[in-house]
Amino acid sequence: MPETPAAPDGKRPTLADVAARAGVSTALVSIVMREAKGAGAATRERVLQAARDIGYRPDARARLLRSQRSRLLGVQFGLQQPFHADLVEGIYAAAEPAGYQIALSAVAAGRGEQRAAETLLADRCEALVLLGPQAPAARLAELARQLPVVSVARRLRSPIPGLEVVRTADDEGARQAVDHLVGLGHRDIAHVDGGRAPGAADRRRGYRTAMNRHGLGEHIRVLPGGLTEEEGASAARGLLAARPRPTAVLAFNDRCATGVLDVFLRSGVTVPGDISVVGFDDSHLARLAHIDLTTVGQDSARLARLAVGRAVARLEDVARLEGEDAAAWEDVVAPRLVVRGTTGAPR
Amino acid sequence: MPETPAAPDGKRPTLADVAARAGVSTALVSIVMREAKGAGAATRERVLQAARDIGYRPDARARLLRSQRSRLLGVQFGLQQPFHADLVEGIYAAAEPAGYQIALSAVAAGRGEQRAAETLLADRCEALVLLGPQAPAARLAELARQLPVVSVARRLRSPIPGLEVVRTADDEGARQAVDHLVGLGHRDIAHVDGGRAPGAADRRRGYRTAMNRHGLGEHIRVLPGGLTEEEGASAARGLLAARPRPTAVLAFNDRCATGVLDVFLRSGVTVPGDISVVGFDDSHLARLAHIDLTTVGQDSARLARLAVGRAVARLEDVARLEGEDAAAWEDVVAPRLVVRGTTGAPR
DNA sequence: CGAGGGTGCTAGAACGTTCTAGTAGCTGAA
DNA sequence: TTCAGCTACTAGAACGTTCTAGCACCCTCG
Repeated sequence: MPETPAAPDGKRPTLADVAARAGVSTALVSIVMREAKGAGAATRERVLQAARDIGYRPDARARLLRSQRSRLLGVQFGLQQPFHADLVEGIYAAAEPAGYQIALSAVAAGRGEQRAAETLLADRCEALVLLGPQAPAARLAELARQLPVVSVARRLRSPIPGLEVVRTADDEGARQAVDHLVGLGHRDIAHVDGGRAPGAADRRRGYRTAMNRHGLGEHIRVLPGGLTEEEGASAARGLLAARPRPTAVLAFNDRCATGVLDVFLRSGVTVPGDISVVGFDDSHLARLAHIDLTTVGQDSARLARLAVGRAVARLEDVARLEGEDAAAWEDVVAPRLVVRGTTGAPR
Repeated sequence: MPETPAAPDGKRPTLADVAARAGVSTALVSIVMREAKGAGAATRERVLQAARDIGYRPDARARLLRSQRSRLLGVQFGLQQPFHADLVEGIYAAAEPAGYQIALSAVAAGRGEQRAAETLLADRCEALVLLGPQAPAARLAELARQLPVVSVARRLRSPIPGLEVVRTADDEGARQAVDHLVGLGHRDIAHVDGGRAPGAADRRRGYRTAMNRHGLGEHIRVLPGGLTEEEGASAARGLLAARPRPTAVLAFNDRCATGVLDVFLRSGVTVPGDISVVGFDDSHLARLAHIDLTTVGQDSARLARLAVGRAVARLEDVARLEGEDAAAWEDVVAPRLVVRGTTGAPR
């Protein structure tokens, strides 16, 4: 039977309540709760017991209010984006050992990025980690003027003071995919792109460059796509109608590739027999046995770790404020191709 | 060019800074910022201008600390569950007009429900909304003793004081699906279930009851499934091997149904020609043109609205603390069948 | 025996708000 | 004139923590 929370007057118990029960000062209770040094072993135990007895729980807001440092990292993410979920998971894991807490703020239908960032600022976060932000660079610059900001998976043309970037080498990923396909014997390789989505431009460029390098410039074919299954499917329908049909397709991401696959299957086009398909992200989707998608993997755990690392470094290491190494404003993580069952030699 | 945030000493501006600049007291600035009455029009404008000038932004923590009411709703959700994303979206939308803020806490790989709930409590939420909680009833009861708790999409065998439930009538949903299929002429209808997932037991029961009611008891066939594509796929492989093959399948949810569909397509079994498939949830997935899944829709917006409504009612309406209508501890929302392209008459 | 340096603890002032109880000035009625 | 009742405003005390001093004690060393 769990003990009754037992605040005498129905209010939530405070430091003072614990102090009174243990017969010590509030300051000492604070010391014990923070696991700071400066309390004797016996007293420490007595205080902890008292806290347990009355069901005391430190008030995070009051704590943050008082301490100069809030040790709070604000994370803005897209509620409907599975890849962001992976990143957030990694961020939780990375922030904890560094002694930071996470405040989440979602970007959703009726809730834009502006709004999401506002609430994080109001919550007194020390730094912001933005996942795939779509806001204009000027807006990011404005934020970066107020506190350290790390942008994940969104590339920026030029450095912005106070803003750092962590991203995957998207062009390199596209290159790996093309190399793989060419290695299998493919020549007519199409790309279903991601439009204006973060990373799309780089992947497009990487595809083009790689094709040219293999002397396949005349086979370059970019179809407008997007980040959802729907958009992949509609692009795939276009591909089926095209003559000659490509023998391989590189899709913008895994969801897009799934849409492509689905249309192919329904039309009796076998994969990889008739056409090979490559995705991007290595999300859970791709790993499912029945999809078994060859894809370019983004290392979400690594991206998360780097993002948190950068934010923390900016906060802790005051020295950097002066040295500010201009070259080190972005981390570019290498992608790695994961070969599964949707690619093979052309017939 | 946006104005410089311009805190003279590099710290974030406070009420006092605004007050000094506008030549009034901090209390008056507070009044203006809260849009409370008690300030003249001219002064109000002057204060607002001063606030804009120095880039003042109210400190949410300090505000919550002082005011007795925090007007903060804690929401615990599964980071990897798309349906929860829909619910959170609805919750944001419902909380705003009621004048409540949302604090998110994710359940993820290294972060259990216990942990997620702890941080919400520490953040001083006034009430908790738990999305599909898996914690044992005893744990929920313990939470409910401390503050109002609403459980969404998790049914409870018996009422727990302080805990309310908002859920879909899962059994009714399964019934609708079976009725639809029987109406089309199907008799041999299998069910790929969700194991111990929230709602799975009810859907199983609804399926069994409906089959019996149609005199199809001998055709009842429940295959162990789960909430992911993977599990749906593996159940589907089992179905293909079975003799006689069923002419229709009701899957636990849309993801599961997608897995079933995929295996069928790969094996040359046409849908709905050879076999009809029905999902559950009406998630984004089901609506995609190329999947076009007949499914039992859960009204996430409505569930969200009800959950927030209950939480708010508990907080605002003190009278209820006494009247406590025992009959009204749960809201059951009717599902509605959405007929799309994966169901048809059996051959 | 006194100086120096730990420990273990406490009083009281922050932190940035909101809230309570005012005060001052004006208007209008008795 | 006086007083009641408004409106516009302010001083100062909360809120629940952490932080800065500093006190009292016990060692150890010269």
